[in-house]
Amino acid sequence: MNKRLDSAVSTDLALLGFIRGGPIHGYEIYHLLTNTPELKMIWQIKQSRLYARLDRLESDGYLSVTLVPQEGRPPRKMLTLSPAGLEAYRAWLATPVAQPRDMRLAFMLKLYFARQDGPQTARRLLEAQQTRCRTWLARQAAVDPAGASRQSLIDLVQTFRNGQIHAMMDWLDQTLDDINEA
Amino acid sequence: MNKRLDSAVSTDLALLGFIRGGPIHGYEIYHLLTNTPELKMIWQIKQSRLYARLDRLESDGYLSVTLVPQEGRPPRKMLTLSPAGLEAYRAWLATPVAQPRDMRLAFMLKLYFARQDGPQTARRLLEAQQTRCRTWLARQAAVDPAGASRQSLIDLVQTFRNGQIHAMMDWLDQTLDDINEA
DNA sequence: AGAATCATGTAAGGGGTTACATGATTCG
DNA sequence: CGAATCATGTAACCCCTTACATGATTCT
Repeated sequence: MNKRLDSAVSTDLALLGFIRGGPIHGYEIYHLLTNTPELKMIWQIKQSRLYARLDRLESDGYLSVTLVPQEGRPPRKMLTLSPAGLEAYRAWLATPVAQPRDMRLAFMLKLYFARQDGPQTARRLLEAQQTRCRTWLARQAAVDPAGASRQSLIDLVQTFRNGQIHAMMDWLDQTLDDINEA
Repeated sequence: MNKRLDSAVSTDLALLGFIRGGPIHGYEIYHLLTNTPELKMIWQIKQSRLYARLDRLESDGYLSVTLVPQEGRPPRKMLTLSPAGLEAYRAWLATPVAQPRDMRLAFMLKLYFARQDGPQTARRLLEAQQTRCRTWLARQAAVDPAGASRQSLIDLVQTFRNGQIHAMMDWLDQTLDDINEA
């Protein structure tokens, strides 16, 4: 009867990506998020929320904390991935987003880390998302077997959604091509 | 220091559209939302949230309430638009959505009511949204003056967003054409 | 006889934002 | 000398979801 949402469904697990490379503290993650242009354009997270999410990831067992005292400052809480955290991060990175609306934020975060990992990881993510896009289209088609009676709002909405998904697929294709050519 | 969000920024004002045609009670609105296929596919609102939103619209002065007793049932709270409510509804319907992400839900709700009002209203809404789409593209271009250095994630994200907006504009064009032909 | 409908909600809890706190240090 | 940086958060508030309440009536 635990109503807490699984961390896996939100963008929380993206934070594990910052910790993956070794111990780091919350403020440094915040600094990265607000000073790296590509991250800033994708995700604007509030400082208070960042710390809350990191607390959650710790209580979920995804990371461990070591306090490092400092002179005249609060001690740094150095964060390290636990084995479960590393596994959760890898699974998150390999999993395409489930809904079209998650492409704007969650998928771009995945791509940010996948590109850091190398072209092979990025390629796998993009291909997995292509497959997911095809299931979205299939689901749409199942709702709209007749088609082209453009009088009803149902058809308009479906045509809109189809167009959005097709634009996503075109972009995925092109991004994959760019990776393969480089 | 009131932190309450203005009703105008969310989908709340769409509810005024159901009340616009004369007195109606909350349950009947809920019934419409869950039994009209095009509405159901656009907006799934929880019953408890619907009642809370209607309370809010009342306290904001957008509608007035008359209790109508019944035998063996809770009395119906018949809702009627106040002059301010009618004005807010008209302004909401005439205003395009401000963000691309609002096209999926908020814009489709506007279109639902605009179409009920007649082709002229629908046409005006679609054209206003076209204009707004052009400002989105202009904003994108301002961030990306050079372009086509497809190495950076910034460029990838911008290309993605551009593609989404262009797909929206194609759909707006086609939907307008369909209205003008009919 | 049991389930769904009618018509209103309430209670508990999750999660987010905004604003502020702290106290030394470094930048302009 | 004032402002920003460093590094942690807390408090208050808002919104949304999930689950449940009520009590008669109508459908299967």
